[in-house]
Amino acid sequence: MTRATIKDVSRVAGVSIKTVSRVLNKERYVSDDMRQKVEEAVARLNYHPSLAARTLAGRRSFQIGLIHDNPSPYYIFNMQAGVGQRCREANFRMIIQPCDINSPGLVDDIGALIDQAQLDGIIMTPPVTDVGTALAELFRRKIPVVRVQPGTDLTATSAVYIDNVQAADDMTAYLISLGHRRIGLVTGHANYFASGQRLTGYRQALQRAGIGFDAALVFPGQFDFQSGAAAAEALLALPEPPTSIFASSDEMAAGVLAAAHRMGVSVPGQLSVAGFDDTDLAQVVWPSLTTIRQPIRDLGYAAADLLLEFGETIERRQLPHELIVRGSTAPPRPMAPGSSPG
Amino acid sequence: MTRATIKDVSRVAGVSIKTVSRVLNKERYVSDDMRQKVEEAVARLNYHPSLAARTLAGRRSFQIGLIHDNPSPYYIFNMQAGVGQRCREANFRMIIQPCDINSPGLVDDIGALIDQAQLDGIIMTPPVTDVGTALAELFRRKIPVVRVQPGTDLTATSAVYIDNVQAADDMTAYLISLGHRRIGLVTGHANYFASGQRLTGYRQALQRAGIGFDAALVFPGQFDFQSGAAAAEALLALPEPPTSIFASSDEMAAGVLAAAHRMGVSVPGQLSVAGFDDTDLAQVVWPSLTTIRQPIRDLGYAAADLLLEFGETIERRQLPHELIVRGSTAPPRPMAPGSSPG
DNA sequence: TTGTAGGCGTTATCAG
DNA sequence: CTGATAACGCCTACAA
Repeated sequence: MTRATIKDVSRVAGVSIKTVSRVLNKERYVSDDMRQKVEEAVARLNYHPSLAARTLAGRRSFQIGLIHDNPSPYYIFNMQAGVGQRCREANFRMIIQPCDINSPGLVDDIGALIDQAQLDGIIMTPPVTDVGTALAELFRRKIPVVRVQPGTDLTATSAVYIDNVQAADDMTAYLISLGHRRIGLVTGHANYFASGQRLTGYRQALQRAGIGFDAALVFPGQFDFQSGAAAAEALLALPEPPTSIFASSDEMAAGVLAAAHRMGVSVPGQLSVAGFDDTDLAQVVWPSLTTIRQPIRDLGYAAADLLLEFGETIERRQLPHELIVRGSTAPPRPMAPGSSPG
Repeated sequence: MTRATIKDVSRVAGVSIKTVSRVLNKERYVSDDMRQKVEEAVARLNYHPSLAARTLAGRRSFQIGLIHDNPSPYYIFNMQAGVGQRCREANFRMIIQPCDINSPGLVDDIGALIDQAQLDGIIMTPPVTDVGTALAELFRRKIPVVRVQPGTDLTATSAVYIDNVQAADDMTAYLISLGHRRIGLVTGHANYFASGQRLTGYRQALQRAGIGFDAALVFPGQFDFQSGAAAAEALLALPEPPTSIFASSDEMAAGVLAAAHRMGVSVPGQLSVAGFDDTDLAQVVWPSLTTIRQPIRDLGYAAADLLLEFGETIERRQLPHELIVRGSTAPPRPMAPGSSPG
């Protein structure tokens, strides 16, 4: 019992191979009569066309690649879920390719992937999106590319993104509206342009509110729990500690919470903590964390849509973000600007 | 500038196509002289063989499938990382196929995947591992299968697993050694055999310690945060609440922690909480949670090894688990059996 | 140890 | 609208 081929189908249906192919590929110029015969035969034989043969003979492979160098399981999972869903609907296959942006073999790896699998398109997530040599390789091969949240060469490829500057501005403005004047910021990993964008939004909101920027309140993080905790320890040990800390990711926000707890600082009584949800993590484990919700899965949908519908055409799509206030929204007790919490 | 083919390589190297093929496939009977010429040509042309052509002409596709219906990002991420790593080393491609075990199309979807991509093998994770109809389809196609933590038909396919019974026993015994006599258990989702196995281990340890089993202390969960919190609320509201709660997953343990906190029960002063780490989540966000560490990534390595090295041969491999006590290990203050915490 | 012929299952081209 | 036939790039058999 070997697999059914297009030949078997044509025999059973009593038509030529080419006609079967036409039906399969939804080409025009097929009579309903023929179409029906073919469809019956396909169903009866439980026939599935060989992707390998299709790829070899045709111009398309029905496969796209998702290239990432991102250590966050939640990010990757949601990205895959979004892109994968669209691929399934379009009868495409998604090939996952993790990579290492510091590896000297990066460009070769990407080239090999495209060559071997004859990919029809590529989706990239930060920070690979901003590696010039990798981008150059893709351009050389003239393969359609959609980048998620690219930081550089914004007009070079199709892209999907949210407005990080505005999102960080929103959160900062919200904290200011609660009465905060000294707001700490834990920035993200330097590899990610989003980190700088969020810093910009933070400064922007401060300036609009007439609050001076204090570099001492900005602490570098790496997007992970540890660095969030370290940042909070440093910030809370300042002579004039912040009354609120805005972490550029939720894992760091969790670190801030843990450190505050360890140091006996009550949240939100003495300290308000805010995060930036790349990951849906807050929904799962910190249901009370106020956060910017960035719809990673939606970014995946949008990226796949751009790739599958528009192909070579360069297209751009911005998605909305949401400021989500979860759990207690009670502001910390009001305090005079510059005073430290009790 | 079109892609290089094997023909181009043979021309540049000045040898026959077949000789190139031999070198590429590491066959014997090639002189070093030829080999070197070919390798040079390959490098110079930056040649990568077409997977489609290889698959079509040969017997193998160099692709394996990873089939899962599992909502845990951390589990999936680590599984993919493990399997993906091995695939890369062996020059195989990994195709991810999420599925829905309740979908009527499940069997057809799996069949279509195997047919279309001509997969060389399949790795499955729970709970798809235990869907009889899906397994039957795989057997019918005689495709090599490795299952991770299968609950049924244990000898039907290759498999990798940890001893869930022993792991739960270890944790329960540890809690008993701290002085606990009333230990709550939050079980896992009924779809997963591991849930039942962990219950068995729990009962086993109780019995060995001469502690009677109290069904009121066992509460059903779904492996997620919400059900962990709900379980803790119910357990802590008992007339004689437990002094310790063992949750069958770390997400549920987090829920337990959150509920305890909300109810004003101090941890670990009045309540010890333990988890079961399917997900590495504890490492990231609850560095102080005591947990059973289950090496998901290692399970991925082992599963891929079995598939790639042994193929059709049925092979079984058990991996060790670890009881990890993180953060404060101070036992809750000792109390008479049956007494409730202050 | 090396080379030649044929075919894998599909799509593209070009006649009917 | 439908049908022959030649690719597609590689591997398997067989021959030298």
